[in-house]
Amino acid sequence: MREGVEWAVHCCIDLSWVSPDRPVPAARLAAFHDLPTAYLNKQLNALGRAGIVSSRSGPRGGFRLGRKPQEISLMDVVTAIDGAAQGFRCTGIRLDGPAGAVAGRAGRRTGCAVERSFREAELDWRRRLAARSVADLAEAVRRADPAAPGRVRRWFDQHGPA
Amino acid sequence: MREGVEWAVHCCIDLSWVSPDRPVPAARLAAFHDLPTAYLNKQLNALGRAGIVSSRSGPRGGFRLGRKPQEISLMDVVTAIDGAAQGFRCTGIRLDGPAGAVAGRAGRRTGCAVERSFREAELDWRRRLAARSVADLAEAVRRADPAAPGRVRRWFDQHGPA
DNA sequence: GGGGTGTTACTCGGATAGACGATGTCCGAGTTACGTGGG
DNA sequence: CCCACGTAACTCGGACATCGTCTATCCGAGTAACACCCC
Repeated sequence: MREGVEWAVHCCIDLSWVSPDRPVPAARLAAFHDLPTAYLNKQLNALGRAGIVSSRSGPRGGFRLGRKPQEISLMDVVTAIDGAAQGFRCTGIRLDGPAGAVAGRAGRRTGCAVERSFREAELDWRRRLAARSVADLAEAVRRADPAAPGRVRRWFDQHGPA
Repeated sequence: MREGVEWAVHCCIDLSWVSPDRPVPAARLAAFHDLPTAYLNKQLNALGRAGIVSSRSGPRGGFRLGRKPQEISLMDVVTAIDGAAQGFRCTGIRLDGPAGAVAGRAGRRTGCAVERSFREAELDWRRRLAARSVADLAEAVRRADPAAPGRVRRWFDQHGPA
């Protein structure tokens, strides 16, 4: 799992708290979390390609959420950053070498049992991530500290472009 | 997910079908699946450290299962090969830079909501893998092709050490 | 005063280096079986 | 014939290169706002 996923999720939560008619530049988000600006920009790019955020160039430009926070799942973010590839890659060694010859015709026809089990597990993981939205996480943070959203929003307003 | 996991699981299934009083050298297992011998040996080493297989040096040496197939879960194998580290690493950016100052004392005390969600998802994944044993997979293969176990066993008997 | 235009500063976006971990390979330590010699 | 010993081959186990991917950085294309000038 790439580290950028954590960054992206936190940025989405932040963006859900600032006024939507005020795009936030990558540099501001990076400064807020003390991250390398250019690299965070790259991650936000990926979010943009997935439609999770929308970007705008030039002065007064930056990023804002591309759709409502409750419509952005953690799975969406992971897919945008890490790609859609599965964690478990079946390279088919089951049928390589003599093993292929030893496996019967019936065995060759059916899928790989190992791959199936790992797919199931990964599906569980995906389902759970798909069930959690950015809005859910933002709500959890707000519950722990009701004033947090306001403070975050104020920080971005004060430290925005001059 | 490292590729060696796939190799390790298939080797465990193979080993569950050969006679336990006949250790199988890494070279034989590698030849069966057309894999690089030395590298597979490395993976089997890791399985050995985890107690999943037991190894023996010298002539007539090799690997055999360290315990019954129904007592080896896929999670055990993954942990042995990939390590116990989590896929999602929380680096704590939530509290780095100005974000730490903006977060209230209450926010600092509670754990990271993002990390919690990813942990939950990963726990689902782990649970599913822990519920599948090598015996389950071997049984699935046998059901698709009842003669497969016998053929595999015969191959290793015939192509064993002279 | 209003409108058009050139300039300027700002931001994203993708192309370009560097670092870390996984992949793949090699050789030495240890162990077992076998052959040999002696009792 | 039985036993002890030396020898030799075989296998694991960990140390050593190589490769790919993630991490990090930089610079150019595009854009919107601003200032200025002309009407």
